[in-house]
Amino acid sequence: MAFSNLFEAAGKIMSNTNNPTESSSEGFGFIPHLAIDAVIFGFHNNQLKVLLMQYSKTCLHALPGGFVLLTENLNDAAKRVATERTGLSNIYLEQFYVFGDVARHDPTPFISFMEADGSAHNPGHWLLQRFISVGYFGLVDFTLVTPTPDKIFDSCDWYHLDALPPLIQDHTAIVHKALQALRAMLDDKLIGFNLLPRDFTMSELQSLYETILDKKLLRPAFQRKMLGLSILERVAKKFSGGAHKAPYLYRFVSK
Amino acid sequence: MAFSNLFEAAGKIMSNTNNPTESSSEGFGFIPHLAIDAVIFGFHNNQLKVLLMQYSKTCLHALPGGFVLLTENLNDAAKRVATERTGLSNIYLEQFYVFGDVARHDPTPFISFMEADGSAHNPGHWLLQRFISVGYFGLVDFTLVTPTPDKIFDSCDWYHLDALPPLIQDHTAIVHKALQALRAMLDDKLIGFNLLPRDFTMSELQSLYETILDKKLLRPAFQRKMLGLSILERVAKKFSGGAHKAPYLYRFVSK
DNA sequence: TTATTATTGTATCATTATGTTACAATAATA
DNA sequence: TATTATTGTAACATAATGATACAATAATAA
Repeated sequence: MAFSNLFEAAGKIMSNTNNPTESSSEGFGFIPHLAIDAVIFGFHNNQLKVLLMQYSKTCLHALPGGFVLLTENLNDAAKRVATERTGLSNIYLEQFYVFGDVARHDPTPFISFMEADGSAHNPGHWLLQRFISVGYFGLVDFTLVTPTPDKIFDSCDWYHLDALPPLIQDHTAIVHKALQALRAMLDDKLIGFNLLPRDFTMSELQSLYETILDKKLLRPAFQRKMLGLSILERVAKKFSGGAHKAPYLYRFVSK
Repeated sequence: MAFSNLFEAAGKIMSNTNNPTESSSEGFGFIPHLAIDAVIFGFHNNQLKVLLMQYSKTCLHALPGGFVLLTENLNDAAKRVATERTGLSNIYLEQFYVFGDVARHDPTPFISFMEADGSAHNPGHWLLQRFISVGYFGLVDFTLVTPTPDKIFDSCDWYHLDALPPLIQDHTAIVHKALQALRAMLDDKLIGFNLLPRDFTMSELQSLYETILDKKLLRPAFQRKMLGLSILERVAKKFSGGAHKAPYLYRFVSK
């Protein structure tokens, strides 16, 4: 159960190379110095949430992440990470930035893990080296996700974007940059629908947009705009809401 | 003058590690498997141009590129590459995509270089391994650039975007993705000015926009829009143009 | 059964932005 | 001094967006 053992085990599963050593990620089948960090967004109770991992012994929080196998497409590695943490395939994923400053290198969290785990930490361990990380954001239907822990982090859960715990390294900055990227694309690429269930009301959609853009929108203008794009199919009415007219349910259909 | 020697020399200059070997890029001080490709755009004669390298012995063309030193910021490495190829510092640079498919791996050009260079090519040479490449585009004032060759490629020159020679690996696709990214940002980020000299006429600016967006724009609307942004300072008149009213020169000023 | 309530869908008008045409101003040339 | 081509901008038309208003209608309560 020592940390290095976990990694060795993981390495043996994933690697086809011989001679794995603690100080070489290639020995574990990974491209060295290269990581993936995934900012998985969900929408629940009119709030944006992100999936975060935690290693309970140290209480440290981090983004879901992983490494790229020597013979794996970069985007496939991101897909793999996102799928493993959510239980979903076909996740909408987008590269948004590569974090490559030397200053982001901070091995102390991993040293803490290894010490908390009782294993003497090898200062040459590949996990402690500098990493350049490709940032992806993912948009998922909150209701379909099964948050699933890691080989490193033993818990995985949703956190409200406005109340994130302190995160390791530069992960807080990564989350904010992901949100910026999502905002910038929202109108151009019409990707917001990936955060909603298949059927949704217009006010749910508007509430999503307002939350992402962090500003109030005018209801009639929003509805007119959305319907004018002819990307929405009116499905049925949603009854039993409250003491008022029942809203229609809409479904996203590509033009 | 053999290829591997060039690299060994380069490696010795740039690396602080001991024990350099041909099969390890870390031996040369670089992060292995990670490259940078730079799409440097210029604007000349109402045409978009890109800087391309050539290794004359093989006639192969490629994008300017480079590798990331073990203790260098990723963005600094891109800056270094762009600066070395243009002679300019303070180049507007933007990450636009990471090219990480396994299928892009194609060592044949580098094998050709090594063979053309007369050195027996070592099949384990680090240059022949798979690379994940971070794509940057750069916007420069064509008139200020001094195209400068590489340690690998012995020529560097401008090529009209619509008449690119065949490029190695997936570099043609990288150029087109860069252009897409530039287009998408043009209105939001007002970065077009980086492609013009300090002072320019309105019709030069419009011509630039038309070339990048690949569509005609209406002159009065374009002028009204640009002036309305209040990012342009009217500097002077440009005389001796032709048999017509002299246009004003404008200069970009941040708001 | 009927009034009340809150929310929805959309019409309407106001305002702003953009598309389009037109024309006077003016450097260089003939 | 007339001609030419291009510039700067006015003027109008059209489209997009901002803002207000109101009828329609599910659920609840009287």
